[in-house]
Amino acid sequence: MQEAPPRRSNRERTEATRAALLAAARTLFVEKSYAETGTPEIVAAAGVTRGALYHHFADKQALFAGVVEAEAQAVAAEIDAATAAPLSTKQSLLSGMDAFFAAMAVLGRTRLLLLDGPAVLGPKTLDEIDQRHGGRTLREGLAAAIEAGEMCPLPTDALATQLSAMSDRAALAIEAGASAEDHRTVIAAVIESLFISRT
Amino acid sequence: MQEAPPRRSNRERTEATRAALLAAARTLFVEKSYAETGTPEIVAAAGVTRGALYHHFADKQALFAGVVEAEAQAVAAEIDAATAAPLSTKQSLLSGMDAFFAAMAVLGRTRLLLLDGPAVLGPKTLDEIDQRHGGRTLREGLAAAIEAGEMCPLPTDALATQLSAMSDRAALAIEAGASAEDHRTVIAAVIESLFISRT
DNA sequence: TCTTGCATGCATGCAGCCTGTATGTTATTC
DNA sequence: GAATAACATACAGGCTGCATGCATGCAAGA
Repeated sequence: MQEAPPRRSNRERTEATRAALLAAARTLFVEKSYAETGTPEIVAAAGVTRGALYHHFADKQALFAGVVEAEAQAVAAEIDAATAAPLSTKQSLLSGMDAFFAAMAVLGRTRLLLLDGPAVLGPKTLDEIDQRHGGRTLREGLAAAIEAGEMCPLPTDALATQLSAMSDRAALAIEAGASAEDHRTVIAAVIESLFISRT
Repeated sequence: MQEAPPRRSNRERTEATRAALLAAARTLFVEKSYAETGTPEIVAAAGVTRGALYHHFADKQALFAGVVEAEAQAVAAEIDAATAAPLSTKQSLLSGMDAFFAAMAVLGRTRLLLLDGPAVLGPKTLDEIDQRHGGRTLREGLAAAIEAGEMCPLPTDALATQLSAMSDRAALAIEAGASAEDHRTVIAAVIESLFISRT
């Protein structure tokens, strides 16, 4: 009984090992952290050797970037799904925020995207990753709302950055045990106050 | 001509080496990063040996914690100075924000306090450090303002956390080249809107 | 279709570096 | 002068990145 050689094509092999490495790395980077996870441990969990790792990724940091990129894409997809329905700008913002909180509640996402991500890859790179996956949506929505006169005229880029910052910190605080409802209330109040009150 | 042995007391020696280590470490942690700075490099810059380092600090992370603590204290002191004058709550918030931006403009503070700090020490530890150095001021001010009926009644802790998050992200964005004025405008608008408008 | 040359995927071993500790030595302090 | 603190040095273990070597898949021509 010899193990039948799987006879996989090169494409299949590459895809399989890359996926195994990304999955194993994600698990370990979350359980411990980027710094405290060694490549020997990762490849052991993935069932490959370090040679395979360094064949597919330039270095440990590139592997981490792959993990972060996938995670950012998943979060963006959940938000897009929640804001796809034709809602008012305000409702869209609130729905997007809730979807963001739900997405960030997945184990490890705060560490990957909000702690280790910025420190390891730099805020610049991480911003680019975010922008690549529908991070534009927020800014464009705000710009449209301001253009339409629904919102106070404020610098769009700064406003988008600040709303994003609030959501990020709320996700961290919630994971640390803070009241999700309280943070939702505060952010909702800020959003509410930015819209021009039609008296 | 022999170098006269300085005949320093133990207290002086300890203080001098600790200061030299903290200063050298700060410089290098800022130029490069925590992860990419090795202890051999630090002790060389400080003019001591690794033995001295591990005598005064439990490990590299403890040394980093010392650097961060000093930096947080310096920032808190600048903010306290700016908000010492008896101002209205709103004016105090705005002055504190400006003082925070000015303090965070010092080279390396964003990296130490906002990037490497949370990743290396954990957000929990960093929060404790912040709270230890007048981080309470903000929350207490907000609570008083709400109590006095000047501000919308919102969860105090969450509100303080969110205002802090906005300031932090603004500091990062400004260092990355964003318009300081735009971010100041946005945060000021949010603060303004939180106060009950006396019509 | 077969085979032959090449590229791709991967395994292994090595060199260099870094961290933390243990042990030894010198300078203070009591 | 004994004990303790401050430091120096040496060592063990581990990790990263690379270079080399091998085997398999692939492509092109006879």
